[in-house]
Amino acid sequence: MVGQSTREKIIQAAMELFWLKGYNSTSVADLLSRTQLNSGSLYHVFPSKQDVLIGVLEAYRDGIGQMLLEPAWGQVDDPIEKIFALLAYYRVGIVETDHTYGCPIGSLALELHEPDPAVRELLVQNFNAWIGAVRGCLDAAGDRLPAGIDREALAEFVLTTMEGGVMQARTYRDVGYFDRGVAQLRTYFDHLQERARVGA
Amino acid sequence: MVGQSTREKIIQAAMELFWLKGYNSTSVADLLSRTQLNSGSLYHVFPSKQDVLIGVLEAYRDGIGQMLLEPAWGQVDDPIEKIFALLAYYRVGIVETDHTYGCPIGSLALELHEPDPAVRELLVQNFNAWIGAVRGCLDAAGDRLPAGIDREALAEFVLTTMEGGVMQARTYRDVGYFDRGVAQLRTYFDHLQERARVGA
DNA sequence: ACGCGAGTTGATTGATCGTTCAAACAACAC
DNA sequence: GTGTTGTTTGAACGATCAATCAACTCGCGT
Repeated sequence: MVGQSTREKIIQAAMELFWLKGYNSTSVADLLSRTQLNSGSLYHVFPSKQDVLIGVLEAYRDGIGQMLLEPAWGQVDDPIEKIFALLAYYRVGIVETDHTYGCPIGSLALELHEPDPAVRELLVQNFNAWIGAVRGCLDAAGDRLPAGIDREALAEFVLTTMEGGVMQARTYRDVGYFDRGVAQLRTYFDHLQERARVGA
Repeated sequence: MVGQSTREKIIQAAMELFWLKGYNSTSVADLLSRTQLNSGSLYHVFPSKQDVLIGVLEAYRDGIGQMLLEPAWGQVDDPIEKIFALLAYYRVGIVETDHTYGCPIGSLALELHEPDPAVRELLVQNFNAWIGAVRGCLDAAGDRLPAGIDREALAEFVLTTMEGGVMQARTYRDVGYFDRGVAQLRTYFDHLQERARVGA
């Protein structure tokens, strides 16, 4: 981690600060003091604050494997358990942040009310990557799920469960809200697998 | 609607602006120009901008019946259909706002990263009121749902489905994401009702 | 007519916002 | 040593932010 470029330093600081404080509440001055850089250096690399945001969203998109899936999945092999391992990984985030955790992408998606098209497109790409990863698990589950099922929609529903659970856990400062949501999803998955087994 | 008090004017404008632009991105100047008031009048009624937010959250909390439940439920009687009618009402919001709709409470819950205790408490009360309304429907559904089921958790899960669906529909600018989430929830409810019917 | 207090006016404050840019600096080529 | 190119410095800019307050208006009781 030696010889980190100016760009990398800023992206790294911005990922943390946008996550902790949000985009609007993070000032350029915050980024500068965190990175020990001067404003000129930042604006030499990024034309504007929004371009920092774009860099951050690209980093999340490109790093979903290394930053999220690999640590979440460890040595979990079963495709359906991978989905719940992913949710369990978010649970760790909630607990470790004293129940202030917010999904970095979800929070930005709700905070930015009139996002630039480039920003919105990157939010979409981030959601797509997440849904795609879950979708891959569902595909790998093969005939353990009912044949005619809409796997894409089910993957979206897993994202919904995560985002809704994170939002409530944070508002209530209580992981229980996340856990109970995941438990509902588990019941739903059990039902789907049972339906596939009896071939309904 | 004649003789509206200064306080009511501000709350009304703030409800709309916080919803459209978010709390941080709405300036006091925005509120003043919308209400045609001067800053002194606002600060005569509210000690600070945050107190306007508190007033807004109280208005949502106290108005959930008139503003949300009554219009959503119309003449729907069936308790389970009331739940889906509530979700259908949010769908109208999504479509009518050209897919930029965000739940006023959910958006604030994610935007405010270090909320004042009073603000957080009001977010909790708003979620409680919403969950409580759904919970009431589930209770009214009686033995159409499995006996041992955690109705509170199921009500929370309905909120999760709404918030997650709204977030995705807005990000993708596509109601389909909301619709498919609701469809998953419907499948889940069908399963629960079937389980209650056969008495599993 | 007069006084009183609730409510309003709007210019002004100091802080902070994102952004700029002339000047200085560093590394390499010739 | 001299020129060139890419990078960094940090004071400064205008805009905007939430908030203030002395002065003023106006309805009402007496």
